[in-house]
Amino acid sequence: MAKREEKRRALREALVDAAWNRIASEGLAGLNARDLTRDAGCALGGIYTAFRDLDDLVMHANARTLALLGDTLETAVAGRRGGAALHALAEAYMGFALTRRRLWNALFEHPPPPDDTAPDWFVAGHVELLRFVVQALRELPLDEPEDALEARARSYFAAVHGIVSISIHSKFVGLSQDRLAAELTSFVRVLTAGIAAEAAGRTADPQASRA
Amino acid sequence: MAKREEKRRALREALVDAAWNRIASEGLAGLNARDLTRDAGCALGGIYTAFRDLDDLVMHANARTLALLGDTLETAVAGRRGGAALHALAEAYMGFALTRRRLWNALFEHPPPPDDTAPDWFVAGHVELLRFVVQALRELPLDEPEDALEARARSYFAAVHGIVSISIHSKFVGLSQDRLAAELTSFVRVLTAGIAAEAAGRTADPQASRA
DNA sequence: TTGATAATTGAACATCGTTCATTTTTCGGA
DNA sequence: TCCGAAAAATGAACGATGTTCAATTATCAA
Repeated sequence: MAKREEKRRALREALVDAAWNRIASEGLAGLNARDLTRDAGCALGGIYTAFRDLDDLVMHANARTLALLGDTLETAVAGRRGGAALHALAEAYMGFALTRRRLWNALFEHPPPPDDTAPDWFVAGHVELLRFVVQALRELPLDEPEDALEARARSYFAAVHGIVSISIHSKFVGLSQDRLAAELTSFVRVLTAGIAAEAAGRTADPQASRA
Repeated sequence: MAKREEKRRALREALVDAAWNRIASEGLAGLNARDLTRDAGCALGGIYTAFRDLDDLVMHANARTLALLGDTLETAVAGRRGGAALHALAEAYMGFALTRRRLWNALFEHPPPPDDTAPDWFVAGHVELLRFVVQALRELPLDEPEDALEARARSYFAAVHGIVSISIHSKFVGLSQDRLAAELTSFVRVLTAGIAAEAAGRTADPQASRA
């Protein structure tokens, strides 16, 4: 019986659970080491035997949120293709941000590590999300190589994120939920129309630059 | 001679100067009350006679950044109209984010006040920026009332911000500067093409819904 | 069972933003 | 010009924070 590893994993899980729940209920700001360890049922120093530091622990909690977001997007996009898939993804992303607001916020509020690079396993979670967008773009008339398609997917994902993000943070000028949904619909519609128009332009005038 | 007000204004200005400079050189994370007051040449408690608290002071420093960003965008957009203006705005926004990265970051890293509402004078600064986008959109074939145009402007601004933001924070998957610029160009081009295509659709089929 | 090794603990530490009693400065009226 | 009041400036002290570390406890291989 490998009691060592088992306890270690149990402690890590308890801490991530506690952190995730506290972020969900109080937000990232209402998270401190003492309440956390009390929730998890370990000593204050326990954090540092299980994780590098508190930021590392928060990253793992965020990874759980990222996975949940992935499931949400996967469900939303199921059976849809192309533009319909993009619409479904945008709406689902908005829905997730609104219903799981504090968890979603923590994904971006949390300060990046000093060297500004995230662990590979965290980046991978984000790439996973982009795959849905890449697949949808593949079903549109986009004459681009694979890597350019991934860059496009990143951009469109980031664009939708930006729209949702600035709207939800009324820190700047926010929109109501209905208006936000309408804006997202309009946005995706314009985007797909633009893609179709450029594709039509290419077939009509094959010599035109594709810069 | 109103020495009181004069000293008060001087102190406030010295503190905002110090905060702004520290944010510019060290980032928002490298900002603490003690270094700040030493830079500004006042006592630790001085912050709280001049401002409500440190967050309030940071907001004022951010307002200065916002004004600088406004000037940058205004210069970039000067003499350009419609799609060209949008391209210029996106490029200028990217340039600002890259060259004034820490100041620009502070605009969004800084946690919003608990009630999630920013002071009016701060919101006004953001609305100011949107005016450039609204004006550019007015010069495109967008059959929308004024308030819808403003919502569109917010969305497109937010979209560009999202693209730039996620790209710069390599926390997720970042792009090189050249690729980012190319992505922005492509994005604005698709957007304007989409707007034009929808306008063409309207004139060809005036009964179509505009939902 | 035992010695070595790893994990756990929580008091102590350094640092942070903020407060407040004290001191200094400012100002209108005598 | 002087004086009492009121405002502002000061910096030691406070409470809360994340992190460390010497002491304690638990685990494992022989």
